[in-house]
Amino acid sequence: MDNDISNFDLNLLKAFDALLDEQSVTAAAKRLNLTQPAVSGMLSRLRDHFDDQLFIRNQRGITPTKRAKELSLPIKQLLNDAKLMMQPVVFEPNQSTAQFRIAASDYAIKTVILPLIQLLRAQAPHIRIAVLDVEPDQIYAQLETGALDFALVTPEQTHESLYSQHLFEEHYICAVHQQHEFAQRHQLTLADFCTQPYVLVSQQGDAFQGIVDQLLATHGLQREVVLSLHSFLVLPELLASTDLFAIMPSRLIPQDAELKVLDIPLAIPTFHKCLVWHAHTHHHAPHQWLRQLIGSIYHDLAK
DNA sequence: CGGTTGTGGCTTCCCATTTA
DNA sequence: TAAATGGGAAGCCACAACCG
Repeated sequence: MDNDISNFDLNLLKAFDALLDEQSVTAAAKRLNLTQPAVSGMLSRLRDHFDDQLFIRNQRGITPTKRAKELSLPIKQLLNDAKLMMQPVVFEPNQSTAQFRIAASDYAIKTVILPLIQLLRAQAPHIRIAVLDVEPDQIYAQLETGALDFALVTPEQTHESLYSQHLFEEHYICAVHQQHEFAQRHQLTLADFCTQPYVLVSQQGDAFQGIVDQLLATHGLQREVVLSLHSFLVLPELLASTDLFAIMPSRLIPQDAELKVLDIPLAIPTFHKCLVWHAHTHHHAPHQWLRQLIGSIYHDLAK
């Protein structure tokens, strides 16, 4: 008996199973879509491997030996398991207890994770989401090692070998408390904007200049930034309770906020948000389902 | 050095025939 | 009547030789 599975043709197990069921080499061959000699040859190899006659020839076909009867159950089980393994994985969101790790900025938490959680509570209440900080230099390694499942980033932060799905394009607006004297005006000049105190959100947290200041400089202008934050979290509340202005992504303005949105007389570039993931999760059913769900948040809104 | 091609050995198949 | 066997064909794979 050869114990080395690397030298064993697993197709022989299918032949064994057919021989056992049909108790005839000819009938087994018909079932396997092979010729009788081919199945006879397979039986010969099975006999060599198991060091047993397995099937004894009789008047009307073949009779399994004691050893063949012992092997029948484990081989049937093995073939059944293999059959199940080959079937496409059916993912049932409402039963799933899957866990996903997503890297997201506080902006992405507000714009993507928040609506995502609302959908998950209705469709997949047992799925768990862990939101982690975005570390742009580490994203590829984190996705490759499985430390992250997804990252919500801008196209500039992704890696060419990662899969990417575009979610939406975002533009900047200027926001101020709705009782501010400027909030009543219809038209504001660039000079008007430069006379106001600003709060700026910067990833560094201690920067008082950003893309807006660079654009103002090209017009020979500058503004006064009196507060620099590293997070958008308290920005709406801050604007509603002070005289500060902020230039911020449009999706961060709450519906019920006491804020006035003003047009900016300055061409600030828009930015894009996308979902990225690694190839090793690309065909994984739960990942596919969650990607489709995240994609639907903005795809459905665009309809 | 890497890619392509030719060759030989091995395995598995089928057809024809023999054997139980 | 059905299984086993012999001979030949086809396909696959490893390896060596060749080429750019």
